Order: sequence, then C-alpha cells, then structure tokens
Amino acid sequence: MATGRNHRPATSRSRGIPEATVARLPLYLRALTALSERSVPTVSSEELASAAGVNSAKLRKDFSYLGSYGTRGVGYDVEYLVYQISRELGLTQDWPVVIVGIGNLGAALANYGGFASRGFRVAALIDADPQLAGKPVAGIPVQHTDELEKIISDNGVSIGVIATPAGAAQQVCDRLVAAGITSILNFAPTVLSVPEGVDVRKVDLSIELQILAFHEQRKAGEEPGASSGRRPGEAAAPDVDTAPPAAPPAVAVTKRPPESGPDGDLPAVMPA
Amino acid sequence: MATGRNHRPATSRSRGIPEATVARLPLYLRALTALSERSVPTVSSEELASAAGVNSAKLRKDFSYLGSYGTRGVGYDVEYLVYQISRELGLTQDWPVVIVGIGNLGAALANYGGFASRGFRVAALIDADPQLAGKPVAGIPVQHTDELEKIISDNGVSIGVIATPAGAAQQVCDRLVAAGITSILNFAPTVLSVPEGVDVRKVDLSIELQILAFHEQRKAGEEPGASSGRRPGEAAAPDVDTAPPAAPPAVAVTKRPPESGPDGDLPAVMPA
DNA sequence: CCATCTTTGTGCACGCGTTCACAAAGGCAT
DNA sequence: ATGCCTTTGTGAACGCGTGCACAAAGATGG
Repeated sequence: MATGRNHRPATSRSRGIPEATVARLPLYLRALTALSERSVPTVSSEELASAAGVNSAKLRKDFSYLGSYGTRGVGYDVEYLVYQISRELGLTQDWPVVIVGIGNLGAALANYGGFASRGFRVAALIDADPQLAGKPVAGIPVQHTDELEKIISDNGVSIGVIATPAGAAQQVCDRLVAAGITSILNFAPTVLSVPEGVDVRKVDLSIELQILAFHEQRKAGEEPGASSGRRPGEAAAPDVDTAPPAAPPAVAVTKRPPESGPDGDLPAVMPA
Repeated sequence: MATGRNHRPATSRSRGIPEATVARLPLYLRALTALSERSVPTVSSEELASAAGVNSAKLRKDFSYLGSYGTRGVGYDVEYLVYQISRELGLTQDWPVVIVGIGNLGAALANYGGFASRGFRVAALIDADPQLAGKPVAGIPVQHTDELEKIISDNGVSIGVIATPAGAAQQVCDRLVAAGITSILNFAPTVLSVPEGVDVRKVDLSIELQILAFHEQRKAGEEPGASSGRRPGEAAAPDVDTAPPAAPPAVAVTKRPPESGPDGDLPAVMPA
C-alpha cells in the first residue's frame, strides 16, 4: 500500500519488524497514551488488545518484535511501552512536514491537531495560487510554490503531504522528491511514480467509498436469501446485469467456472 | 484494515473475489476511465497494470475473478471493462451518503468532488453545533444531529462518514448503526466498535504519518555506514539517539513529559 | 521456600496474496 | 488453411500474516 510504483521488496522487514506490525504500532500507542493519561500503571495484552481493537495474540507477537517489554503474570508497563513504541516509530524526534495544496482539504489538514501532537510539525504551507501567498491558514502563512525547494532545504523537511488536485500531484511530487523529500503522504487521487527509496502512502476517499459500496451491494443482495430485496429505497439491479453499454468483444461467452460458491449466489449470466 | 472490531472471517470472499482484489478494482477503474476519456479502445494487461501501478500478473488474476473479459492477443476492451468493474463495485446504483461532523475536515469532504463522481451523493450534512444548522456548506444546508435518524431513514442512506472529534465518534457511530447504516468511513482517530454486519473503514492521518516516520527514521539510520550490524531476533538495542527515559525492562518509572495535550489527534475533549 | 495462579512469549499450522512461468487462445499475415 | 506472434488466463510455489495453544517466567500467598 505504500508503493508509489510497484517494485520494492515490500517485505520491508526493516530490522525484523513486519510491515503489518509497524502499521499497528500507532494504534497501540494511542491506546497506551490514553491509559497513561488515566495514570494506569500496567496493562495486560488482553486489555490493551481490546482497546486497540486487535487480537491479543497478535499484539503479543507484535511486541515480541520490539523485544520483551512485558512482565509475565503482570502485563506491560504503560509508560515504558509508550516510550519504546514512540522511539521505535521515530516519534522522539521532530518531523517537520510541508503541506502542498492549500484548498479545502489542505486547510483542513493544516488545522488538524493530529499533526503537532506527536512530533510532527507543520513547517510550511505551499500553494500555487499567488492569491493565497501570505495569507495565514491555521496561523501559518501560505507560501508560493516557487519557494518549495528553498523551504524544504532550509527546514530540513523530509515528509511532504500532497493535497493538490490530481492533475498537479505528479508534478508536485517530482519537485518534492528532487528537493529531498523521501516520504510522501498523498491525498490526490492519482498513482504517483517515485524513485526507489521514496515512500508513498496514499489516502484515497473515493477508493474507500467504492470498497464500502462493494460490500454494501453484496449485503443487500444476499440478505434476503436468494431473491432481491434491498433496504436502501432505490431500485437498481443487484448483480444480474443489465445491458452493457458497449458490446463485448464478441468473445464474451466463455465458460464460467461452475465452482461458484456453495451459496449459489448469483447466476453468472454473461452478456451475450 | 476494515474491521471495526477484530472478528469477522475477514475472508470476506464475497463471491470468490478476494478482499485484496476488491481494494484494487477502484484503481483499475480510475485508470480505465482515463483511457476511456481518451477514446482508447483496448488495453493490454501490461499497459493497464502500469497505469494503475501494479504488477500485470496480479491485474490479470484480479480480472480473472470477475470472469474472462479479455481477448487473447489483443487485451481488454476499455468500455466494457469500465462497465463490468463499475457494476461489480456497485457503482451503477446511487449511494446516498451522510457526513457527520462538519468541521474543517467535514467541510472539505463535502466539497470534495470525488463523491459525486461515481454514484456517491451527499444526501445530508450533520453536525451537533446548533450554530451551524441551516448554514449551507458546499451548497447543502447543515442539519442538526437531532435529525440524524430521520435523515437516514427518509433517504435510505446506508453509508455514513464520520468526521467528528474522536470523543464523539463512537456515540455518533452507535446512532448511525441504530438508524440503519451498515457501512462507515471513519476519519476520527478512534477504534470504533460495531455489531457484526457493519463494515468500518478508517482513514487516519496520524497513523499514516507515524508509519512514514518509522521508515524515514530507518532510512536516516541506515544510510551512513550503518555501523550497527545487529540482526533481527537479537535483543534490540536502543537505536540511535537519546537514552531511555528511565529504567530498563524491569520496572519503569518514567515521568510524563509536560507537553502533550489530550490524546492530541483532534482538537476535541475526550470524555473521561 | 514451595505451591499456585496469572500472563507473557512463541512454535506451529493454516490460509491469503503475490509472483512466476507457461499452455491455450485468438489475431494476422502469407 | 497454416504458421507465427501476441496476450490472456491460471496452475503451482512461495512468503507473509494470523491465530491457536502451550510451556516458561514471574508474581503472590502461605
């Protein structure tokens, strides 16, 4: 999920810590921070797992990659674990971040408190619109794209957030990378190409919704048992397709693997 | 991933389509739509894969789950494939969506064009602040939380977007679910608990940044000589910088840093 | 000091997802 | 038709991630 291109070992077992584990550490950290604020001294893997919404065995295995920080019969020391995870994630140091594209989303991100809370500091806001230049957003004056390279260089920024329209994303990305950025969080609905060594993570609202729609459609089409029967008012054919817009390459009527689920869900009717 | 809780087979082999494949379909669809607009009649798996940023073998296997829509020696018919994927994802029907929490982020989402583009329609904006009630955001008047149940019921909404502060998220979630919502896109930095049958996908800016920071730190710590030749499995000695705050794995007596607001994350007050 | 109880840490097995590599299928030129 | 070339569709191998189940480790009480 973090690849801009497709390569990279993906294994990314940086030092032995699986990527899946890394992705969960922030979750644990959040739960632990909450416990810390309530002055809870220790937690068991069961409790913490529950708070983080994961399996306790998984949590223990995750922590085992960090080392053995628990005490058998007791659990984990909250404060200590907060520190260890923070350190592992690199949150004990300061991470200046630039946000490029100060539209609705960019502005919202700039105002987002989640940045500053954990070592992330918004070093600059950048936008291509000269009109915005100088105007403060979230207390930080917006700077023009022309300054991009200088800003990154001067502040030693290594993490960039792209919140521009899709059309400008790749271009901005290239400039960020050329300027020294090695980690990018991309909100633009585009696939970014980056050289090896640069990490890209994408946040795509549209994709998330489409995935939800898929499951939603499936739920609506299965609940009744066999026939259609949808809750959300509207009609719309479930799966049994309507007529496709364009004629298939005339080769469409291939044999369908009859191994379709035992639930005999949908008659695989192919457009003739 | 997409689970609010931890259970659920996760297999989710809806009809044989792996979850990982479903997550990529929107990517393919986007690439195909772009080709369609350029009136490109057909594409090979290689070309399309490149455009979507994935491996071509993976793409072919993904499509094989949908059926055989390609022509050997030629490739895939763009228009036809756009239709098939759209139908599979359930985008041929209308999906009314409600956004709860019209702060900076909620407003940005409301203005986001990505919604309407693919069958998703913002049916209503909901916020707990009476001040906002009636005021239009993105051309849609904000309604008060009191109306939540009625709005969902009247519009047959099945997908909800939570953009509230973390403290309010679970409560809002519960009400949404009780009102009939079965798919939730959660932007609040919290783990949501939902009954079985309800899908939750989360988008967490803070987590993404922390993951990036992890890799960033690793890059910074390895590039130079990388004197530390420790191998995985071994007791992980503290990385680069600073020494641990307090005691070793025995019993920590760490002190809390004076800073650090609430859980950070969102400018909101957490319920005790 | 010993017995018991709690909770961690992990070996192991299983299943999903990815990738390779190739046979089959179709187009196209001759 | 025949043969060659392109590209799909997929069988099989492999690796990662997950979860079970249990032995080891340590706390606690007598």
